[in-house]
Amino acid sequence: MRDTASILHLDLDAFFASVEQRDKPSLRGKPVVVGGLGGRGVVSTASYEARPFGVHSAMPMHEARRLCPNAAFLAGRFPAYRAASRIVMGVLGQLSPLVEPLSLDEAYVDLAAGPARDFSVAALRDLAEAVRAEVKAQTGGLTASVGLGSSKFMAKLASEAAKPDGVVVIAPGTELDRIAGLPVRAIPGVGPMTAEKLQRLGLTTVTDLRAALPGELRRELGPAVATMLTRLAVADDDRPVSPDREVKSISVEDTFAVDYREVAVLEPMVVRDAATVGRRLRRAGHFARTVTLKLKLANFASHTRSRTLLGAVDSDETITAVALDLLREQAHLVRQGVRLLGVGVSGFTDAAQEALFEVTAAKLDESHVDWLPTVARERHAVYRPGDDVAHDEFGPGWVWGSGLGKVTVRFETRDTPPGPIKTFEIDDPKLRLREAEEAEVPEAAAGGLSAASAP
DNA sequence: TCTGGGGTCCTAGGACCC
DNA sequence: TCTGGGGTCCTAGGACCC
Repeated sequence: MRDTASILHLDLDAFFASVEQRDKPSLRGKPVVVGGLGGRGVVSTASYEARPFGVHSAMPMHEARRLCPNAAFLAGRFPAYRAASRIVMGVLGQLSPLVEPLSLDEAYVDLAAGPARDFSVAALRDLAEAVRAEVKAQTGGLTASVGLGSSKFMAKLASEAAKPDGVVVIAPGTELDRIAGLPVRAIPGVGPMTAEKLQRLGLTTVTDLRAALPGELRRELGPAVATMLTRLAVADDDRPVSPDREVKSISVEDTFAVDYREVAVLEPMVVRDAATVGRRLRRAGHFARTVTLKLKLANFASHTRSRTLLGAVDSDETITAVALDLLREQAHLVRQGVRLLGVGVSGFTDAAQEALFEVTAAKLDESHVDWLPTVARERHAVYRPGDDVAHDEFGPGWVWGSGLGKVTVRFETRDTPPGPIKTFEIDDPKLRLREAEEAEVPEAAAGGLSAASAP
């Protein structure tokens, strides 16, 4: 904790849904739900119009459809979200070199590491408003909530209080009063399980925590959580804003529409996922020593099996061979029914030591490779609701829905009024998917914010 | 037609080493 | 002849976050 509110937390409001509304004029002011559209999907983001119906993140999609049947249900366009995120992070980078992104839509900034400026509450509020205006201008209308405080905890609490589309500064000196009556759940790191344990100890508010017996907390929650809670309960938080945190693991996982009970059916999935992980690993410029296979069973129990190699690797062949080995060792689990399969790597180094890879690992059986085209075809090919498309005659638009060999498109973009809907054969040669990047906003103009925020 | 996907961090036990 | 003790690495599971 410091004596100025110089840590900033920015959170884009209903981010994925807001990008969709920006790019799809007919959805502005209407309930929009972005998430997995398969039978087992969950909600990623619900627009503010959908929330009064009870729709919220992490809710099963079928429940969201029941609660709000008239919402637009979209699969999501990550390239567009990444492009918008880059612009926002660029705006924050003009404030200070210390920017720590937490996800595509959230970041901390340590203003004290930036240029000298006025850290009075009033000046910080003005600065936050300038940041929000700049984000809105550069992203084509996305709104952000900004919180400022004397620590990460306070800044985050402030931005939550600022939602949506606002600014809150927690003045230095008011921290203890600010959090006293809050439920323990308001403390970062206290989730459902920890809250439940605390409840059993009779601790429901931050004030209760301050009076808790240290020994009891430690015994029930472990030393790390107990220490963190004890400190955060009195707003004692010196966690630094750290940019460039290194990635420690890379993984891919898939939940299937139905449960699979045979190793042979899962093998091609492992081959595909291992290749995806390998590609991402090489793009990151890393080599990994540990390969992990994850299975989630029909009963929802999840199991991981990992193997650490003598050397660090980055080839699809090696990752695949190890992951297949791990899968085959778990045939007894697979027979119980697998709903999710994942492949991951960790234990990164920057230098290869492929020569040290154990020769005893299973060789990649050529027969699996034959499966690959089939699996891959399943994945693309379809027009998913929300996807960007272009038609040779009607121009750019987005997929409104598809099925029964037809695809329905609404022809509009972020710069047009709401547009007309037309239906085509799914194999209409004049219709094609449009890379989201094509449609995205131009490079951020430099300097706008520094002008707005000059001391 | 229950319950995603991508991560981080912590814990606990066993192997191994000095 | 009761079996210290600390440190690191690996594995598996779980809580939590967005």
